[in-house]
Amino acid sequence: MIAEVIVDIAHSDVDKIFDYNCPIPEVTVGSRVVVPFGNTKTEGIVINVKDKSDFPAARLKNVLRALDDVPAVTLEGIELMRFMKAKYHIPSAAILRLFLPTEMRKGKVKKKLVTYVSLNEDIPLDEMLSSIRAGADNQALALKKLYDVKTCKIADLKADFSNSSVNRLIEKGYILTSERRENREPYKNVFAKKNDVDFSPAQVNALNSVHQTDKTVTLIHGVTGSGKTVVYLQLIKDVISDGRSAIMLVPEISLTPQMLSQLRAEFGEEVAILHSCLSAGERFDEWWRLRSGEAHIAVGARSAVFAPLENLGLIVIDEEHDGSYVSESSPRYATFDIARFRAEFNGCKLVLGSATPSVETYISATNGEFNLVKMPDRINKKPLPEIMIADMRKEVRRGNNSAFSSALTEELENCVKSGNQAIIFLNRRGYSQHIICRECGYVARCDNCDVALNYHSVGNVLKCHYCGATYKMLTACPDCGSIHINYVGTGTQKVVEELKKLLPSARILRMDNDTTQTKEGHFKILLQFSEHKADILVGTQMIAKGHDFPAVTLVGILDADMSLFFSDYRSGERTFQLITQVAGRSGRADKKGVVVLQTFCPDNPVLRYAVSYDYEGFFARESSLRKTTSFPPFAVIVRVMVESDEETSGMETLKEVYLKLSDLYSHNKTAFLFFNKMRSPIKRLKNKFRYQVLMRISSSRNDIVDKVYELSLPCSNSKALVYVELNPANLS
DNA sequence: CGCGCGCTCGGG
DNA sequence: CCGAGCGCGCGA
Repeated sequence: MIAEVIVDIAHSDVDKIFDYNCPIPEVTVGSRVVVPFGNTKTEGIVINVKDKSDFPAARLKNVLRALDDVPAVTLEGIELMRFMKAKYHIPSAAILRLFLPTEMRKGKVKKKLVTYVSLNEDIPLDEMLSSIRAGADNQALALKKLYDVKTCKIADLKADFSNSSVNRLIEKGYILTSERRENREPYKNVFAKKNDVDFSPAQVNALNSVHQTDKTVTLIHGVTGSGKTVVYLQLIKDVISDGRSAIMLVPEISLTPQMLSQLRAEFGEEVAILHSCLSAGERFDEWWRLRSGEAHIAVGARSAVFAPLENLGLIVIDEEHDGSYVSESSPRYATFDIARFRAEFNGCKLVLGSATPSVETYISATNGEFNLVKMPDRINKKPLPEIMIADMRKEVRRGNNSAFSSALTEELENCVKSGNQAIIFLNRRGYSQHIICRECGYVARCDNCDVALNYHSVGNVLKCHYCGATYKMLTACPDCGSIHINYVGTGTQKVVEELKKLLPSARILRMDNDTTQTKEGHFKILLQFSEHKADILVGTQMIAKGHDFPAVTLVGILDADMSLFFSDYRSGERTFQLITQVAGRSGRADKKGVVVLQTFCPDNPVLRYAVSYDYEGFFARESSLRKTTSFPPFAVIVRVMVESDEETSGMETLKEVYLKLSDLYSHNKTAFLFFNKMRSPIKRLKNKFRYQVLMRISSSRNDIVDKVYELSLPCSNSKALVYVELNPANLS
């Protein structure tokens, strides 16, 4: 038998199929094997078996051994690898690595063995007890305990009766040890909490719609609190009772114990968690529980879309719009693409859920490509919290230079006085460097692209990240003449200090990257807040999603504009999503909620739509904007990056790339909406020189995008790295 | 990716 | 003439 093997070396030079002679009959498609490679051994995955090789038989080497009893990669996985290779041009080995827990490679983690102890039954208990010398009470007690419980973990026995006593008994041969395999259980302490299931008409409608549609993808567009989770749970229940399996994806940060406890309550041991928070061993065990068919439901963030489940019946992507579903660094992939492939491969449904779907998704949902279900009302018919706009221009004119408007100050006082809680949200997405007039709200924009310009302190200029145009830094606002045109938002720490002065008696918690270095830091702060050990929580992005604080009646959004003018074609969408999401934290239980949104541009249409919760209105405007300006999904933004340690070799490689792409461009001018080479907006990042060729290509010309990959990637060399990004999240 | 081959350069 | 250094291509 001949095995086609992909060796576990993620490098384009060895990104090919190697034939090996395979004397091991157990080896099949998907098996992990060890093979001789060059003058070393390496791990690899068998992607095909056949009778005969085109390669000279004399030069074929043998597969040395198989690494697992069961093929680690499924047949579907192999097909998915081919799909991803064609779509993303990633080396096969890099794709296969996504399918396996990293711990599995080079045998880093083993199945966990736990040592158990039991009495030696060949010796009567009395004899053992009488032979123990007087005073060694622990030994006697340990024997009696073991006589009662028959067997227990050695660690427990040692904890109760001291290490040395137990060791002594083992030496004497009175107690025997044995090893058992055991699964590590993450989130063991998450208690099962069963919810009453009482479907609302909207939920019943959503369930029926998913079941009845002949389309693969369904978008559930439901406002926060409309009860989407209950729908997901029921859908999962349906496929499980049908003997199939399911994947439930949640955004990176919102994998809260809340969602887990609901799944655990419903499905118990059927659920496996795949998440970066888990220890290596836990992840390894959870992965095997899925692969072996012990568990049928995978829950996790982005990478859980690769869960090794067979016979998939459903994939759910909750909070579909969330940025964490797109991988930003190599290997770059979009979770949705993978999920859709798997759904089609398995003939099952893919359900997307969001209160604020991404524009791309909603276009597909309204043009008939996806099935669309709306859940427009909150489950308890409670109104969404009222959003008030605080015009910061007026505050500045009035001489208020603090971070808090008078409206927010007043609401904060009321809120704390009445014993409720408040959240202060700082909008810090990356750091936007736009120029805004603090008196009239004017924002500097590019003449060609209509996106906000970015301020660059080097050279004191304004730059457009989409076309590279450079403008002189303004000294005064061209609209109103004010000189207050540079605006930098305040940090969490400064906000906390101001708050303390404003409300000396309030208990304040801060949550940002500084205060949450550890993974539990997150939960600790959120737990403290939910137990009402503080009145006000101040934080950035990370407090925006997925947490339910019933006592919160006020949300303050400082600098709502910060994300509005981020140099990204999605900045409007991101801002709308953020505001909706943060506002949803207010008034979740029986108390009415209020939101105060502070901005220098109260007339901005995105903000206006957000305060009235008008997604449809926002969408109509945004999608027509994308169409007229040729931004995704009507075009694809392609950026070829060249990164190098040295300036000259970077330049040389850029020239080489540019030459090849120019040729492609000149022969296919109609497919290109924009084409230019330039220095990357941030010339040096992490000590690398960066250059780029930026393009916008008509979305119907995937063939051209493929050509860009094919022409650019081979330009990579030892001095300079070349990679391609599609619709990059930021252009710095 | 990691190795070895072979070419080249420099020192003696 | 020989040894060290690096670039290139191979690996089944």
